[in-house]
Amino acid sequence: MKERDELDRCDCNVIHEDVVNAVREKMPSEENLYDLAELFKVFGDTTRIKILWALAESEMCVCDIAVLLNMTQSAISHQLRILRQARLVKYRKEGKIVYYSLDDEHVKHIFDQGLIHINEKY
Amino acid sequence: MKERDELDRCDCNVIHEDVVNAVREKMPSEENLYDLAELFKVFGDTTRIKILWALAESEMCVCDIAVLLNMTQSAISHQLRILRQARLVKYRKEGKIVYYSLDDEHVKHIFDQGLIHINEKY
DNA sequence: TTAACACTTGAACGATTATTCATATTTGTA
DNA sequence: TACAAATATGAATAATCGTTCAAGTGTTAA
Repeated sequence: MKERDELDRCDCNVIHEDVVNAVREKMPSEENLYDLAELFKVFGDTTRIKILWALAESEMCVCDIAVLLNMTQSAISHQLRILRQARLVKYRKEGKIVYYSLDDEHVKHIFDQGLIHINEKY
Repeated sequence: MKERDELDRCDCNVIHEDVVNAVREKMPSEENLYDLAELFKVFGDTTRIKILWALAESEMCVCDIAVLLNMTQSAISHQLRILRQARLVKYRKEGKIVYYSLDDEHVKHIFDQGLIHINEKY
């Protein structure tokens, strides 16, 4: 049974079984919730937030970003890989130089929602 | 000098100094960027995402959440503390039982923006 | 007042992660 | 061809983080 399975792990009694069942039915798939957490995890680092914010302002090469943030080029490059994998940034090559920019407008919208929350509370 | 400071850390030459300076002027304060990253960090965990999603559906007590997510009540309680500190959830006590709910509507809006990004790309 | 229950909390452990360092790759140039 | 510049990458290290375990509150009920 489903219920018995859960009681193995949970060290307390079900208090509102009806609520639990109702919520369970409306929960998105495990995969969707995982993807969502993975996306926000990418936003959950100061360096990456700074990079995204900078790219929201202007296309920049790796070296520019490193100078702007006062960090090594290697550190920036590692973070850009993560941002690329999350499809948050895209790049174009021009000779030796690689220019990065935001992949879409979603980044700004996600920022906006985050800022609304931060600024509303004292 | 500002410039010399940065070159100490960055192991490459400034390529587009004008771009760097323009972006630097528009960057929000270090504190704002830090707060934003901290907020998204809270969203960057599957357990917390599940809790928030559940609470978006209905007010629930700690035990209910533990049963729903098939986790120990202690693990849930630890995560609820983080969500409380981020002002994402609030609670009310009724005897022994503590009921948690979303602190405001921002959570749903942040979810929505995240989902838009995930669902648009294949 | 004793016991049971709902929940919280602190310490410990294992896993994940950001940065550094050294090295590799690619491209332009002498 | 050899070299320097811009970027990428793999391994190592230190720090952070989620869960577990054990012990602690606080509340209800016997």
